[in-house]
Amino acid sequence: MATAPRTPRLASPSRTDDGGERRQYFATLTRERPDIALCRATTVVARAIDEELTGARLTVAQHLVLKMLDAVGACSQQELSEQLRIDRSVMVGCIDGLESSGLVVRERHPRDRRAYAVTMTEVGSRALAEAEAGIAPMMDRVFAALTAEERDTLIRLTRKLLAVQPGG
Amino acid sequence: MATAPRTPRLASPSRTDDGGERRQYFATLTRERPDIALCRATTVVARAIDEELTGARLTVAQHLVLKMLDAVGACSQQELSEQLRIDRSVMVGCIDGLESSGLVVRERHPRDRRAYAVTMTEVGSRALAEAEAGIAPMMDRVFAALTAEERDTLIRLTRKLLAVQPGG
DNA sequence: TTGAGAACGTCTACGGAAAAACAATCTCCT
DNA sequence: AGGAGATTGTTTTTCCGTAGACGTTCTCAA
Repeated sequence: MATAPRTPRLASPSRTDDGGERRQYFATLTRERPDIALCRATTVVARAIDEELTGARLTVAQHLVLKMLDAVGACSQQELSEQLRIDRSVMVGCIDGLESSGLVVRERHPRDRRAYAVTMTEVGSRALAEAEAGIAPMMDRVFAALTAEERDTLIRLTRKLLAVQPGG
Repeated sequence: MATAPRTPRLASPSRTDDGGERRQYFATLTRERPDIALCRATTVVARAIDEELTGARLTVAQHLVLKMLDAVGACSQQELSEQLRIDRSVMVGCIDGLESSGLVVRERHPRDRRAYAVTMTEVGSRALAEAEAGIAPMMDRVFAALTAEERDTLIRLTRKLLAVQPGG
């Protein structure tokens, strides 16, 4: 799959000599374009996490929902959407899955009949504890290229980028 | 659009007191989950760039293609795909757009009739120069939350994450 | 009390990226 | 020379996230 190409592909028919830059241009690009580096790094991380999650019963979004419910108590879907940065329309299916698995229930809010009070069940609480136990090792694998200090730095910088948004 | 909510939404019907954590949970989350922080930061950056590019004649991908052609000379679509981390099937439409605008031409490779030799035209060269002039100011605006040094650090860390991939 | 406007949850439509399938062509091995 | 397998570009399909519209319900003001 990741085999190195056996032969040089294209002998620069229209410009100067090749010089090896051709097959390492990505390095040049990411050196001067932080946006591209950030975007591509996210793709790599997301792909690695998806791979780690093959066969898992919880998606990343569902895990985050349980995590937030555990931290702050029952929430409306709106609150979950805002804090987890997941669109409302996506949150619907996310909660659907959790509810059909019995990990949460949609109770009606006593004072606002528009909103639900998404509440974690005992089953959900146990599922969260189980999933949570696997997170730290997974992060260690996914971010293995970074030292603990570098990981903290990355968190600090990304949070700084996020702080420009309201509620960041 | 980004108006602050006027009233507390849900008075924690099933757990302990609220305590303000409810409306700032995102900060807590990103503090311990580098993957989420990275992913959400990318979304913010991508959105900011999309906003900057309203009315632009070049997409980000098309700009990168021109940039690479300028740096290394004529390329096959495969080479562009690999180095820019853009899927082959996406590259097709990307080059289609550039070609219909006259910025590149698809010449046949002399020794491999499967591949094209995507070549930048004079018009493309001028379009690249024009677009390139706007990049630095745009990056300054998009990454305004970071100092130049922090930006370099971010690049270094993301490149380290990317280095685990072949060809990174 | 009544009406205008906003918020919540839901559904649908659109667009962009990844995966799979395909024809044409190339490479390598015998 | 010939045939199996890989590679290039393309099309098609699928999936995910976003945006928009909608009904219900709430809030606020008259």
